[in-house]
Amino acid sequence: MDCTVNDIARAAGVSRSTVLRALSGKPDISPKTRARIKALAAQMRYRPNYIARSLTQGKTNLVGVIAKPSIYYASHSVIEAVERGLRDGGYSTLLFISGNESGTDESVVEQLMKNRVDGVIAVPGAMTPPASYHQLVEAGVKLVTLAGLIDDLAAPQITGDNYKAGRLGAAHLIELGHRRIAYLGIPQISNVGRERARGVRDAFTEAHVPIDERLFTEIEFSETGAERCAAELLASGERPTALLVRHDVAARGAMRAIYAAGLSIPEDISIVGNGDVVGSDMFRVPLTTVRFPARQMAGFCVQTLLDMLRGEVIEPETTIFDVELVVRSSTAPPRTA
Amino acid sequence: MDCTVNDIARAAGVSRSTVLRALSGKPDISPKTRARIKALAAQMRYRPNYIARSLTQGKTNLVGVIAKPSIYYASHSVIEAVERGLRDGGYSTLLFISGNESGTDESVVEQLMKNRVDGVIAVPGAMTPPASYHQLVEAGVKLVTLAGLIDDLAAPQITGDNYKAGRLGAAHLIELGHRRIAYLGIPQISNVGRERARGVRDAFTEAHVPIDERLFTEIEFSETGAERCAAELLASGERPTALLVRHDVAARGAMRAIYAAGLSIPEDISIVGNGDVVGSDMFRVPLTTVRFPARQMAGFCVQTLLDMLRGEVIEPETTIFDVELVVRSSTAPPRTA
DNA sequence: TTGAAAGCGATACCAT
DNA sequence: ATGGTATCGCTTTCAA
Repeated sequence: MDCTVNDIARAAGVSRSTVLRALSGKPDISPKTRARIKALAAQMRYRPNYIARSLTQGKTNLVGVIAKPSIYYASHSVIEAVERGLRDGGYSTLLFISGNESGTDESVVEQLMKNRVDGVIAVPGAMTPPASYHQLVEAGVKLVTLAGLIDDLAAPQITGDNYKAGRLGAAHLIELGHRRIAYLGIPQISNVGRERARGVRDAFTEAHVPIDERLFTEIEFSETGAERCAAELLASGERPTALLVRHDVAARGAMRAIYAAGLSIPEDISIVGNGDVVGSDMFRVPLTTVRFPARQMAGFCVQTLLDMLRGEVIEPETTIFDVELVVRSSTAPPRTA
Repeated sequence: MDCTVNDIARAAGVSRSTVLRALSGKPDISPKTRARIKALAAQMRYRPNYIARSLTQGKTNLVGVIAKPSIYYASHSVIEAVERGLRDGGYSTLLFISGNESGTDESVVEQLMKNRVDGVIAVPGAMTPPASYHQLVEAGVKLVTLAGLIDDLAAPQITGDNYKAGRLGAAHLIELGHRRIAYLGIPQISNVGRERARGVRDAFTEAHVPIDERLFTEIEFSETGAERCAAELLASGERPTALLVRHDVAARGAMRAIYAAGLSIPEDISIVGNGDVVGSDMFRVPLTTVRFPARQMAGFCVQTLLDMLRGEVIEPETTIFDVELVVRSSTAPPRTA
């Protein structure tokens, strides 16, 4: 069905080598034959078989991208930026979306290695088992992580300042006068979750606000998960006056629970998100959130990987991007204050 | 760096063939040698090279997915569903995101063919040039389109009922008493754009509402594009009392323009979206929209492709999924009524 | 039950 | 300037 160099060689009455020279633009060939063969190749609709090429070159020009389901701040717009950057750099994107089901990351990494990808960009989640990623590095696959940190990984890692994010959100609420603040956070088995929580706790401690551990929860990463958790929190005896939510989209889920409970934002309850996702300024109530420079992070991540792929030796350092508080309408002083 | 069958054969003191038989679970091998070789392979961390395998089998187990930038209703959650379905079916996803820049689709298709993908799922946009897709089909690549129609394409196509979508939205506004309705639509060079517009016009005609062609616009597919267009419309002399927008996310952009103009929804102006994207119930004002069953469409699309890949002969028919109006708070009778 | 050899399509190197 | 040949890792077919 497809036409190969052999077909062209036969049709042109020359050897494979000659065809190759003509097509690859190498020297040592007469302009005449080159032109003739090029024309012939175009006419026969020749398309180099990248698979075969990969085999000889030991290089597939494939980069695996392991992303999270839609809700991450490193979600579609990030995938978009990554894909675009990789394509411009001459690579194709082999995409895998790995949720929270256990075993997915392992099998995805396995799949990537069997496909002999040259590099990998991974967005690790709170539940991501580190083992597979260490394995990738050991196998010599160039790896850069984005928006998540895997401990002791010998690879460049790009992330936002999660400590500051936690701190900023909490400090903002405290400053408004809130004392009963619920934290719907990232599980602390992950580095990101720990940093976030640490920032929150530090803000509380410095302001001498006691921490009610019952309000310090960890939620799964889904809009509905946040909705459920918020609903429980609201139904419980002493209702918090503010919610600090791990992510804007999760905050949207929490908003649903708040409205379902007949409460209003920010009059009855304040809410702070994380990520400053596209559209969170147009949420039911414009969301106060912490902005992570997602596109820049994605761009930097791709550039780093492309550099590594180009053979440059990049130190496996963690790059932390600064974050900033974006105050909108979902936060206000508590009723009592 | 990687271990091959040859390495194992050498280490085990047997031939390549034997190793292969052991690993591929074929008969004609003594249980003892099989066990021995399997253990050895595991120990040596053998991973079959899919690239090499593809070359011999003439089958890459790769499916190209051509998607649109983040805003489409066939966006991340759809990519997610598609990737998952393909993975479960034994295929890996080669992702390309093709925006409106001319030439992208062509080069993407070219890229896919060079990578010898077994199949393609394409989400065509209004600007997608049909030629490349016809070429794919001719080259024998299995193709299914999703959420968009390419004329005269010999491939199964999955789409929502765009005629009905246009009709439903327009009829709803007319019923509320609106007469000056602006249409921020999909360009009619595409089938989808034509169908949508036809539905809208039919609704107007049947209700004997005259159509003001100056309000019948075509917008590019972006949130900011919609914002700009809405801003112009609002600044013009006779302001429309309602907006019919091509997509929920574009509607969100339009909302920005409306608020920037100091107007309120739905008191000053009603707005209808399309897609019922996740979160449009939590927009600044919960959005009235037309729901497209995006996940089901994606699932059906993947199943169809997998069937074709399995060798089944599927008729190149267009499957149209039903849509429904979801009335929320962004629409109300006009002020004057 | 096991081994040997040809080939997939492209590349690199050596020979002419 | 052009042709020949080995090779990449695996699969398939045929021979022992």
